[in-house]
Amino acid sequence: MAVDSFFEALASRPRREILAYLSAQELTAGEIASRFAMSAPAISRHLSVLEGAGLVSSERRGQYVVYRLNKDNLVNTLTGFAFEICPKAGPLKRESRRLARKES
Amino acid sequence: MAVDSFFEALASRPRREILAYLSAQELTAGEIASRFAMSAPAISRHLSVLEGAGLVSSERRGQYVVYRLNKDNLVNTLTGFAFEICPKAGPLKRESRRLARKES
DNA sequence: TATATATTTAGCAACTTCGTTAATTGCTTA
DNA sequence: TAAGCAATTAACGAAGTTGCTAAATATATA
Repeated sequence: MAVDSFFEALASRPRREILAYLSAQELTAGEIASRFAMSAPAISRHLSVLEGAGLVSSERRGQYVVYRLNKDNLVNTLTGFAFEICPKAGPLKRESRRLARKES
Repeated sequence: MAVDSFFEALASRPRREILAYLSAQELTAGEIASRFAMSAPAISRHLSVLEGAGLVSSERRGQYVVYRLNKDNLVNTLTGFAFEICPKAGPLKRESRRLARKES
């Protein structure tokens, strides 16, 4: 299920930090790795987990691979989950209803 | 960090299903366990993970222990995270801003 | 072609999680 | 007190995750 890999991907501090970096701008794998005290192979694996969950996309550009955040998928999955758990109350209420209408 | 245990707790399908059950009503540990094809001790451990993350609260009532969902904490943490990653766009924008104002 | 840089894949050890059964603790009631 | 039900803790093995280094793959450039 999509929501499984989604929450699995978010259950890691370095992966959430990668998302935070990518929220500001696209970055190459190397640029991301340079921001962590961790080997490039370890970062590469985190990136593939994030990509498998649909949270980021990658594109090869010459000898570099550029990663970018999939904001829509992140926000929609998060909102859908919140709606499933809290259908009738809480701050997400209005936005969730709007989203549900849009998708039906 | 709180967000660590929060996402760790959500990274489990049975735990997310427990939250879904509790979104409708309070339930005792035994009532929750009876809804799963899993031993009571396993459910008990899942419940303690959820409680450690602040997602549910428990109260002993006679020989039973009743669990209930902490909706506010769930929605606020989810919204806070979405706001951190997607500060300027997406369907959560308006609600997130509202929440940020309210908490400052 | 040969060399250098960027990235990913492979193989490995340490650690954590998950579910099981058995034992323990907490509460109620005869 | 003793018996019974509810729930948790303990102890265990199976399986997965995480990080490392070394090796392989891609692309650019002399």
